[in-house]
Formats: sequence, C-alpha cells, structure tokens
Amino acid sequence: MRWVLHVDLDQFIAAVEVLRRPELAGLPVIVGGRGDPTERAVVSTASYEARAFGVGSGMPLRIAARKVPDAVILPVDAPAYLAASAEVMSVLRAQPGAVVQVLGWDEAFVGVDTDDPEAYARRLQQAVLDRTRLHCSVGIGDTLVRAKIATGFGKPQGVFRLTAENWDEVMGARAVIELWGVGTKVSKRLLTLGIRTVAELAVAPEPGLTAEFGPRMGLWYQELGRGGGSAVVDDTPWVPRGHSRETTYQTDLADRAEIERAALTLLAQVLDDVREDGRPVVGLGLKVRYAPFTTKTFTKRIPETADRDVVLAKAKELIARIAPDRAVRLLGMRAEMALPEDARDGRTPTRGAW
DNA sequence: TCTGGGGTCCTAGGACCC
DNA sequence: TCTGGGGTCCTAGGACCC
Repeated sequence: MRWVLHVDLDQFIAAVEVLRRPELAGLPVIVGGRGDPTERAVVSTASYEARAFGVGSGMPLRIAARKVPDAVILPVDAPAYLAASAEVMSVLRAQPGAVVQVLGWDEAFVGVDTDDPEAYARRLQQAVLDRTRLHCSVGIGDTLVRAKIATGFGKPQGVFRLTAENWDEVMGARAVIELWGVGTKVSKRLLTLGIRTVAELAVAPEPGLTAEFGPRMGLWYQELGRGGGSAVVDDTPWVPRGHSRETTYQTDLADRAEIERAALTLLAQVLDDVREDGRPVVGLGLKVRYAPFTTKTFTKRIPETADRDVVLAKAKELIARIAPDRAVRLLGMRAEMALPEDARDGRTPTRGAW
C-alpha cells in the first residue's frame, strides 16, 4: 500500500548548534537574530530545555532571555543549517523507493509503497541518525494533511499513524486551529459560523463556508476538517516565484534620503538573488512597516523585457510612496520572476491543493 | 511584552477591452 | 438615458507556514 510519511527534525536548529558545541548538550539553548537579546529579533528555535521555560519560536528574543536568564543565546547561522538540511534530505532520497518532497529546512514528505510503514519509518529515523547524528519524528498518513499532523503526536523521536480510520477519534474534538493551514484569523472567523472543532468543520454546510471564505478556500477548509486532500508526494523540483529581502532597523529610520538609500540597498541584494536564477523580473514589491506596527505593501508589474534601469526607475516610484512623515521600522524589497516555460504546476501543496 | 526574515497562495475590486 | 456580459490584467490586502 502507498503511504505518506512526514519527516520532521527535532529542534533542528538547536540540535545542529549542539552538534558542533557538544558542551551545550542538556542546556537551554536559544537561537535567534544575531544572538544579542538586547536587539530587535525573535527566536528561531529553542532547545527542549529552553522550551520548558515557555520559550518558543517567534517569541521576541528579549522576552525569551528574560524567561530563561541562564540560556545560551546564539546567532542564526543559516549556511550551517542549510548544509545539515541537505545532508538529511540526501539520506531520505537514498531510502528504497522513497519519493521526497522537501517542505523546509527541517521537514519533508516521503512517499513510499510498503506493508509496514512503522518499520519503514524506524529505519528512516535510524538512517538519518547514523548519517547526521540528528533525531527526527515521523508522521504516517494516508494523505499529506494527515501525515503532517501526525508528526506532532510523535515528537520527539517517535512515530505516529493518522489515517481515515482514527482521524475522528484523534482530531475530532480538537480546536480547528490545530489543523495545518488554519491560523488565528481563520479559526476566529469559523467560530462566528459556530464552528469550533475539527469534527464540526468536517460536516459544516458548504454554503456558509464558501460565503465566508470564497469558493476555493471554503471547500478546502471543509476538506481539511476531514483530513482529506492530496495523497500524492510530488518530487517535482521547486521553482521559486521570487526573492525578497527585508530588514528591521534597530532604530527607526526617519530621514527620507536614508530611507531611499536603505530601500535601494535591499533592491540591489534582491536583484543579485534574482540574477542567480537567470530569469527576468516581472514584478516588484516594497513592504514598509511604520512605527509602531502598521505594515503596507506597494507592488508593481514590470515588463519582462525591462532592463536594470527600468527596474530601478519602477522601484523609485514605489519608494516615493512611503509616507513622508512617518518613521520606518522595517523595509522589505521583493522581486517576482517570470516562470520558465517548462515549469509544471508542481507547487508545494501547503494549502489549496487537492 | 513586543513582535524576524524568507516564502506561497487566495480574494476582491477597479481599469480596460471587446 | 441608461448602461450587458465576459474576460484579463493590475494592485492591494490578507492569511498562513517554517
């Protein structure tokens, strides 16, 4: 029988750091920003020892440091994690019969034909451990959604199976926010429709859902409540849609010239990233966060034939739209690229795919 | 208590064309 | 004087994930 496995490294970033600094084993380790808790930054990953103090991903580093005064706080070292990730993925691809769809640095779907998915999962965990000294958890499912959600019940270092058979029993009574793809906003909107649990979502009337969320998302949320959706792991190489760079300034920018300079610096980085892909720019986006916390995005189409000067001119039009009288806390530049002719629509099915 | 940086996808509304 | 129906493109905004 065909199975979907979801492999997720345990406390990945913290684990990679501990591997190269063995003396940190067993200590509360927090990785985030430049490793300076006095700066504006957030936690990327905390070790289980730090999580015991209530520290988690996305938390402001300053708060995390206050919660765990003895924590070892380290800067983010993306290249190191990327290298470790590549090693893990190559182990997954080397498993017999495995079709691998990468979801992020530390997780992937593995599609496989087997009569004993638990045994396969255990062998896979052992192979990853032997080759990388990293532990992972594995979710087993009959759809991508069920496999992904199953992993959470297997953590750490475990295996958990979630299929049509035990879906209702395991998930039915849980809040909809526990579903992959439902966040705080959607779960609140569902509550206004009287839908609180996964089981309620599964049988919610379609007209209400589509009226609230549109024809596509409305039906998708109901499908999500049933744990349904695609069961096909797709290893089509990923084609990036664009590149972006953003920076949060330690002190807000107020001066016009300074803002323009900063935005153009980001643009130059983005265009360098784009050049590596060798595809023309077809869109630009400028994101700005005014102090204290209002975000605005300006976008613009660019003709595929545009040269660098035209792109620059369009970018300056966007920059000119930044409010002149407000302090800027964050700037982001994004460039979208033309999709290659032969790019299949093999998108990562994080949502909306079924 | 104060909110990073890198992504993807969906929806809505207006402009414009036939 | 009142104003269809369908389509595409562009822009903005929203939501979510790791």
